[in-house]
Amino acid sequence: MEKQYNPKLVEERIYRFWERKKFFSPGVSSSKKKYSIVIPPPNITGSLHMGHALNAVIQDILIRQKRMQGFKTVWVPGIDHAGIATQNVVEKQLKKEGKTRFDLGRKKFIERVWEWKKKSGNTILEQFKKIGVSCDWSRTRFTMDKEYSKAVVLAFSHYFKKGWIYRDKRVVNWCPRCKTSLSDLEVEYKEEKGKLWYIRYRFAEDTRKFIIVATTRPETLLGDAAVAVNPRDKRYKNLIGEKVILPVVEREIPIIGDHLVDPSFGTGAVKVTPAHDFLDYQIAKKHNLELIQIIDEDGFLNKDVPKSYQELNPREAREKIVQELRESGLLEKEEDYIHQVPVCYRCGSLIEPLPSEQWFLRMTDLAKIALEAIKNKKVKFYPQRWARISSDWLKKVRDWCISRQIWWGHQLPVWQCKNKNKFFFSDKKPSRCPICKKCKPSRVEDVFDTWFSSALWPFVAFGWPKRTKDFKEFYPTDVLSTARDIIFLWVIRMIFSGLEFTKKIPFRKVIIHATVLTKEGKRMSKSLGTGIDPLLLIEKYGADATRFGICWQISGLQDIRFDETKLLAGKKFCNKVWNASRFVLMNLEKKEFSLNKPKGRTAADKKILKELERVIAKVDRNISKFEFGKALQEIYRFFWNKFCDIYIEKAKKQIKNAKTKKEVKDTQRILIYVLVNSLKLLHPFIPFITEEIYQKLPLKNKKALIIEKWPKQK
RNA sequence: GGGCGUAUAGCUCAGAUGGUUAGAGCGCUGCGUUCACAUCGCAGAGGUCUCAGGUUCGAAUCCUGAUACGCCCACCA
Repeated sequence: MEKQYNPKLVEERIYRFWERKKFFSPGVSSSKKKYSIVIPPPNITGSLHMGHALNAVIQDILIRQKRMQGFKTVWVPGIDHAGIATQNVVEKQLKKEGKTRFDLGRKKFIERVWEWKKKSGNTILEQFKKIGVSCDWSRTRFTMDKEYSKAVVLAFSHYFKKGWIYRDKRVVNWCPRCKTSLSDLEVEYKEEKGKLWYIRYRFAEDTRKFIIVATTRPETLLGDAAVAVNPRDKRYKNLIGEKVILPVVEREIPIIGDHLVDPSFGTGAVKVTPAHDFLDYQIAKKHNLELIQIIDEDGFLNKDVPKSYQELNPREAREKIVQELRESGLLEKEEDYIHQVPVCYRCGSLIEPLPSEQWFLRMTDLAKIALEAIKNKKVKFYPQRWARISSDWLKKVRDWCISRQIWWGHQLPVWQCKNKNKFFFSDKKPSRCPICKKCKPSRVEDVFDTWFSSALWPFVAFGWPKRTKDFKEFYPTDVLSTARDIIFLWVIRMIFSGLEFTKKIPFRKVIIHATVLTKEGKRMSKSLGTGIDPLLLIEKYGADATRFGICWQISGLQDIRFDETKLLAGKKFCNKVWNASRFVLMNLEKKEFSLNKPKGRTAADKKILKELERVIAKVDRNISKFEFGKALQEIYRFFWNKFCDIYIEKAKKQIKNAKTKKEVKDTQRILIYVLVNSLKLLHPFIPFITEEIYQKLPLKNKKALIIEKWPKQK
């Protein structure tokens, strides 16, 4: 053995050894006890970041421990097609060639995405291997592969038949860059310094009088349908029913009363732009106001505004309109105002709320069953508080807009009769229209929200809708580990999808792990340049040390301010383990040892054996509570302080002063026994080095540490 | 506007059910290399546990309030 541990000489070889021997397959156990996990499928466009690394380590620790405990384990990996994200990547490539997706057309564009997928789609999975995850790669799934797509269609048809799918024209979040609608959860808010403009709307009857409204978006005034006040507002109550003149366009609009108006904001009177604001849309519906769309899907003002405003973007229109108001004396005042502007979570462009025909999934019943499962603890959250937060969200959830106007994804299996303008479901191209029996129906162009397919992941990953052997054996899964930012987007939707389609919860426990922040407490993000690439860390410290360092920092609910010195500690620890093993090896004669528990002759022997018992118990307890940092720290302390510092030093003397050969052998037996058991406890945390050492030890019936028996407490 | 989380050594964090000198890693200081490991060993310095009240024989730990930082949700235009 070398004097120093060198991960570069070990990791790749050991990983290949595990793969070759198929140790990641459930086949290594014939037990009836099952343990399964599905990986949160990373985006196909992604590359490994700290969040992935942390999550991978958590799941790998669990799977490895259960595997050693004799469970029939499987950890299913996969990748998500990530509709918008992927489409954006390929569109950017096209842009370099001076083309847009529309130049290629839908069919060619999708081919192009598949090409891209073929080339770089598996990068992230290869990166996962570098940290040593023991996924069963033979079961890798992709959310767009053939079988998966069938499952998506089936899921949709199920909802469709239940009457939970409907089409509606609503104001939706629209990204003019991606040219698609987004769900509420896909919108992010960015703080922006803006202005609050106070605008005079003159009365039709007496143009010397006016009512003042405050707005942050004066340009939308071109689409105003009313001015609204709170009917309980004494200042304005008696004005309800009056008519005012919309500035610039000189159109007459009514003053209406609605409780949704907050009298304490601005002047208490608001302009109502039904087509470009969610609240206004609601008000307009109640009052039967006209929907005047002034901004188009490409984000520019359309033909329904005065000529001089046509084809401006909203920002330009805003400046122009403020200028015009100022000149005509209709601008009362302007104030600085900091507000949250909505942006697309994929491309960062400003979201433009606008009316659009979209497909929705009714949430009423689905929310109910999910709520029930959480309430009855069929699904348990760790930390617990996420259960309540999830329930609160479900109680208020709105119907899910499941259609997107992009091309990359599962196209809706819905067709339109041209004659009767009706829609129907069909899983293949209909030869004849079932409605009018005449026309050639055309397929709806929209694709599903990516999360619609991800919501089916835990059971489709095992073969659903087919009742495969895997599905019967491994579903429901035991644990789902993920980040908190996709609880609503993904976790909850898996819960109700699982219940709806399989009548079972998809996982018994949900681990919401800490978020990895920079040392300064900032979010790690690629765009801010604050991320740390785990692959570089692996390069620098080795995979085990990286896992050690990450794991050491996981505890309780605390977010992690990433501390690289912990990886250094991990590297040192690996070296310590290496050298302690080297010492033990050097002191053994060339014979085979059994792993039966020795009795121990001296007080030191007995003490270390007892301490080992104790640490086994602690590690078991902490892993079962998902307290991975604590578990690791317990072994660390035992191994370094108790075993190396105290026992090995004692053992040197015991060997030196031994009176008989048996006494020497007794000490050797303790050394190797404690060492092997330590390696077992350490294996889920630092798998490579422990396997490498194990392979060097002279043991009877030796196979591989990864499938060795987990130490049992007495 | 509502909700949640965190505040302990220079840095990153542990400190169930309140109880003797508050711990770890990294860093720092001193000494030590034929004896597994200098990626090491031994010894050591370093904390009014954010602040203010309260409960208690006793509080880092429980209660109330304040402050700071961070996160989530929301139709304040």
